[in-house]
Amino acid sequence: MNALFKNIYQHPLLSEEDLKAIAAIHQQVIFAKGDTLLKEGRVANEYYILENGLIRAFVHNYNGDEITTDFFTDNNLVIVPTSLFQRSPSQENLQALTDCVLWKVEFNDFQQLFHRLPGFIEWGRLWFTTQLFSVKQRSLDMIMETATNRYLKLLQQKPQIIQHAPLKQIASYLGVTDTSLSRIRKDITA
Amino acid sequence: MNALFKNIYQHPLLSEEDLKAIAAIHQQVIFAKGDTLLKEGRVANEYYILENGLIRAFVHNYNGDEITTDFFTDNNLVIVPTSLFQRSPSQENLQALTDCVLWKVEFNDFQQLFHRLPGFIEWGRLWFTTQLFSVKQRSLDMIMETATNRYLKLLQQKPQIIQHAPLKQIASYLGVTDTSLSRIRKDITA
DNA sequence: TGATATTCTTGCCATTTGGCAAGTTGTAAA
DNA sequence: TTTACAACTTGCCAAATGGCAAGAATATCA
Repeated sequence: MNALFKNIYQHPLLSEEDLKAIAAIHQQVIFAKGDTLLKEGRVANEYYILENGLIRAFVHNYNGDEITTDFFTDNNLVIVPTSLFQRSPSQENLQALTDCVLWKVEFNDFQQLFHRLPGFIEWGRLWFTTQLFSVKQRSLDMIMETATNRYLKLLQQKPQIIQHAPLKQIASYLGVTDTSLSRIRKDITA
Repeated sequence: MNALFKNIYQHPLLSEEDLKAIAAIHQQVIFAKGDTLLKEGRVANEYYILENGLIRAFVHNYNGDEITTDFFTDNNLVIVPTSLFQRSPSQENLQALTDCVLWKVEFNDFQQLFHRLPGFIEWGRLWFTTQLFSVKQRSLDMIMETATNRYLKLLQQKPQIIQHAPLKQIASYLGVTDTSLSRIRKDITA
């Protein structure tokens, strides 16, 4: 458990003692495959650290179809920042694709500790910076990479997805139809 | 000038006094059309508030072609967060598309004040939250919207772009070729 | 195990977008 | 004003992707 937190909350300004205080606001929770962690329309009041499992975020488009916006794997921070920090209804849903072991952090507990530890603040800013970068990279990939390359990249980064996420969910994440992704897979194997 | 800062640094926890202190770390700078504010490979040591003008961010792809990643207009915060906060070389370039009036903030000045004012910290987190949301929205638009709709949306949000950014730059931002965007424009007018 | 629903693949064809090249328009400097 | 260069448009055809529907494979649950 300590290794998990040390891995996530890495920052030069965070001491051992700080880490202990941070670890103390985490509480283990279990979700079963198919469970919903956050439903659109509700205000998120917590974030999670995913110790083990696979989770996806999705929204609905005009037709009511689901569009997968993110996949979370081991050691990822599972969060809907807009809802948690603006205290506003979430547009995104969080759903467990496998049984999951997570560590939950309540907003109030986080908020208090956050403002007490300058290192925590710095860590948070770096976390946002990293997030921003990777989301921008995703936009860039949509522009610069072919659908096939986007798929290969995703495989490399999160291979677990293949085993647990149905093709349709992966396809919507990559911005192609399930039909196209099926053909892409065929071409790759050939 | 005060109105500009009040508009940008809006947060319930920021008092008049706080705002004065924040305003004090800003210094006016002028850039001429075509000037480079930040060149790829360099470490950003400042961010800007754009009082007046148009700026774009771009990267280079494998072929050396420019891909526009962002447009900044009046009242926008012009920043490359990864470079500024991770103190790492920027992959992005910042270029003035028109003459620009900006207010520069040096990293060190920002950093000191940031940690002194809890309201500033909260403001910063909300700023990141908003950014994350809009960048995610951009990815979603790449998936859910047609090229034509993406163009119409951009027009609505930043109409200044049309007058000052050449078609090729807008096209790469939208993820289409300049040929296609030219046809899209034609279809819209018809 | 058997029945049912979901997931995945594939063929056919339509639509969208790209690539290239020629020509036109617009702009800026000599 | 002339020249040169960049910006934009357009025609022709190729490539990528989508839409639909049928069928095969797989998962799920009583």
